[in-house]
Amino acid sequence: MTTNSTSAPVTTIERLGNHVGQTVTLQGWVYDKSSKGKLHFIKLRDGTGICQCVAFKGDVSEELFEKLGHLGQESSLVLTGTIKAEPRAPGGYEMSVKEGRVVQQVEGYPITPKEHGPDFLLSNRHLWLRSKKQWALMRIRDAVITAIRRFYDERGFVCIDSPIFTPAACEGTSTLFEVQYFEDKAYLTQSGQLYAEASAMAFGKVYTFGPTFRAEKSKTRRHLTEFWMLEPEVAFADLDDIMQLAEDMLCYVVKQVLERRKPELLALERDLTKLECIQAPFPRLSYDEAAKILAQHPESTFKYGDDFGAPDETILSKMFDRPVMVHRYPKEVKAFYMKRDPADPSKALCVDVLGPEGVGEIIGGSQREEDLDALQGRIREHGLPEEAFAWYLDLRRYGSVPHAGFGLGLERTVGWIAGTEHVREASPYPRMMYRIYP
RNA sequence: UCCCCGGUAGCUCAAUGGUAGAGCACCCGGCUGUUAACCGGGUUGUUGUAGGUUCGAGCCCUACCCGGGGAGCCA
Repeated sequence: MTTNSTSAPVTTIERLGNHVGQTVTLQGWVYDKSSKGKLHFIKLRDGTGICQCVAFKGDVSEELFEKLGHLGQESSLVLTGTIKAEPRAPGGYEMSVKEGRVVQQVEGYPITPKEHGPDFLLSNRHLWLRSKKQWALMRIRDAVITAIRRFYDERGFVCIDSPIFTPAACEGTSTLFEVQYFEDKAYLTQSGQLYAEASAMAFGKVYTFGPTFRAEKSKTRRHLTEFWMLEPEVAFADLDDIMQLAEDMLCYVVKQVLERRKPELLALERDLTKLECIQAPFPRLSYDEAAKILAQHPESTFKYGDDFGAPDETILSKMFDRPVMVHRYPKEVKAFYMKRDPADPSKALCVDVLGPEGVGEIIGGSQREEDLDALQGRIREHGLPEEAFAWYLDLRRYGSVPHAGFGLGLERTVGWIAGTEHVREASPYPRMMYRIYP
């Protein structure tokens, strides 16, 4: 067993640029290895990046050289050596190994550098996360989350999270997951919005950001049964205000990701020009304007008055190089809490933001009905249990004000920015209709 | 819930109704600059499950199981 006799400082691969010419220690896992006679090339992965470590026979002990030659993928090890700039090495830096210690030698790691199918990879999600592209994706997801929180913090919003256990349906439409709550039934939340409205009346500008659940049997690349949703809610705001907010936020988030995660985007072979053009102003279409476009489109089966289907959204989003905001849908296809447009009471004051490149809806929002009588009537029309909404109606009894907000689907947004085909890859441990392992 | 596609070695896939195959992975040997290395040798099977048709089924038929894509619904 080789031990570190030197006291070389431990560092990480992302900081190697500060250590050129120095002897340092890296701790990580074998990402890939190839040997050529009297030298081993070990691509070491430490969570912050990948560094090629070269061990020449003669530079290290016989025992270590032999051990390094038998390392399987994902063997864990600690290596000490000198760092040099090396154009032949991926990443630009390379370690000349002097000493090392194998923490665990591994055989038979399931995910090889070759091709694998989605079923196999999803069953091995706990290991798949170590792969380069999944690693890049999760780092982009992290940057999106951080950017969102920064954005709202800078604008004076307060994060007030909504509960995950709820006593009843929020909107009365989606199928919910039912859980046993002591002696009673409860449901996993499908949206934190109603609570965000209450929070907004207490704090002015708020957002809630957490997991939401839909028990719908959706099997498409846009659907998860568990996904994270960001929901800002603003007192004294109208539809135009939150459309502006959504536009500002998306521009900010994309800019931050471009600044902080460019290597990760490139690792995913993302076309950066598609992100660089995400600039205000975004195109805005009324439902009526969008309906006219679809009526003239040969591939659309859209009928006026219907909600847009997924193919219709794709047609609309492909017309623009940035997100398109479609507003003022017919009230019949939208939720009970949305305020009517005073200029046309058949329409709701709402907006859907459709991501570009055919990714579909990433944001849905609205101005909320603040009038007590109107809202009560709406709850009855929809056949919702009034008792369950008593607290929600209180918000219209005690200092009701115009207010508005929206919900953003995190995984769809990450998938769009990262350019992935499926939302499931934008979630670290995706939950889908037929998949709850690992 | 509905429509379409698929299930063969650890992985990715091939195999007119007629002996179950390849590449990769893995193991052994060789090589001082590999980037999915290369060269030589070797190991790898309840063809998703259960029936049926047939002299003979991985292939045809029925049912079921598992997964993928899409519709609806939504973010």
